[in-house]
Amino acid sequence: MHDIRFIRANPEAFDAALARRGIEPRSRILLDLDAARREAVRVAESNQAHRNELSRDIGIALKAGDRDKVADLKAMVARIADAASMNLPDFRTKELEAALAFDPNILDPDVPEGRDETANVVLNQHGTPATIANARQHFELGEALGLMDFEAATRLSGSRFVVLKGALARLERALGQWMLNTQTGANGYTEVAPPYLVNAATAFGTGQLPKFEEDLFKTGDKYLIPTAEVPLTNLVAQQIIPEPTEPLRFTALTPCFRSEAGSAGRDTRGMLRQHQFQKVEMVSITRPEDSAAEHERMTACAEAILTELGLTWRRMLLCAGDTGFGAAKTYDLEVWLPGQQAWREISSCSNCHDFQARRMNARFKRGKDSIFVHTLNGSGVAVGRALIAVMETHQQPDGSISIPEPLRPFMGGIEKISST
RNA sequence: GGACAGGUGGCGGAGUGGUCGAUCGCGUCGGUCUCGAAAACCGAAGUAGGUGCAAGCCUACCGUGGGUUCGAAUCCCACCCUGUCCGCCA
Repeated sequence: MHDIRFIRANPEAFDAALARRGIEPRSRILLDLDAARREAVRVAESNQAHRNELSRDIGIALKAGDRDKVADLKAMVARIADAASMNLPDFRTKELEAALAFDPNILDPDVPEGRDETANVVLNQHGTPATIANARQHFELGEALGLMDFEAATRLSGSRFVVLKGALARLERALGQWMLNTQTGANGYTEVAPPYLVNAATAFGTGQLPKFEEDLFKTGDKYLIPTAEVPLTNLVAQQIIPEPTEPLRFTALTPCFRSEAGSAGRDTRGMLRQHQFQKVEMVSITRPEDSAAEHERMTACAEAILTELGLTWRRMLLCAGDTGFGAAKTYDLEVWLPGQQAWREISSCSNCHDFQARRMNARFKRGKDSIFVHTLNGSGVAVGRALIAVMETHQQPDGSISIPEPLRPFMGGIEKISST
């Protein structure tokens, strides 16, 4: 959410910022709405002031028993204004806020120009893409092992779900546990067990609403979280917190629910794109001057996970056209999938600056000023996709999967998953 | 789900139609006093919006949204939340 005062003062800069994302100029429309709103406020408030004054006089005249004067004053009040003009400011304000709610964040100067993912920039790479003879994809491996059942999931729920069994089910749990332990341990994040259903205000705060409602599952008046970013970031919503000289760091292992509207036909095989998956999420709340450094730190926390799992990965800086609605700057981590012979996103770490903080009114006090916090979020990392990457990367010629060292304590000590 | 009770400024707690943005206490900040501190005393202090170069002025805000009224923290309606009891339940 943008500060209308910023747009008022810098309309060209605002439009230029939108243009980087390929969006038509908006300042004219917004400023017209703003002007209409302020005019309505001016009129209504002066009417209000006048009425308040007359009402006070009525009270005084009433005490004095001057019935004629009371009648005169009441007649004057009746002439001031109709209800419509008194309600106009509210209407105009909502109009402006509704318009503002659809405008994406302003990009950080570091973000490269570009329309789509082809313009993303590789910043660094760990390992080299392996070519495995007769490499199989994760679903081929999983089904051959008899531990991954898409047909059962379809019967139970429909497309884009999976049933994991035995050692693969445990491997998923092991990944989640180990990642969460890593983030809460050396990386200093506070573990949170948040609700998986949130209200509309919460979904608005992080930017899922109003623009992306169709991407969410809804039950009753609540939304299923598409990521733990939503409840974790909103922990500071509507709050004035003490100045966070050290960033607040939250992490959670949660299921994530995504309707995948608009993804029909994409990644339909396997468990790459599901309606439900597990993810360890990291969220940081910082002062404005600390967010850039925190962004690097957070991304490094995610990278370390991939490295320790023995995966090949690279860090991408997303270009203007590929950076998400609420983000000012985003690093994607892509992991190499030997079975699929492709790089696939496994983590996304974003600095949202004060964009979400404005939407959810999250501030800290410094002297007499209340300052909007900066919010950051990153996957640390997506468990479902990590499972895929581990399977494809550590597959053996016989179709078994060797388990990365750090996960073995969580797997009852076994070193590989095989059908025998 | 049902029945009561209640939601007021950082906290506690008054206020049931007329200068109430709101008595008072605690806490906070500034000052006086003191070698220094405590105590005591004096004073300051909410948020948002509009307007103005500024000092300032104006408007709104007593859970949320409507309504009644010239005027609502106070009356009416709906909803949300909290507490207690009952029912149900992992």
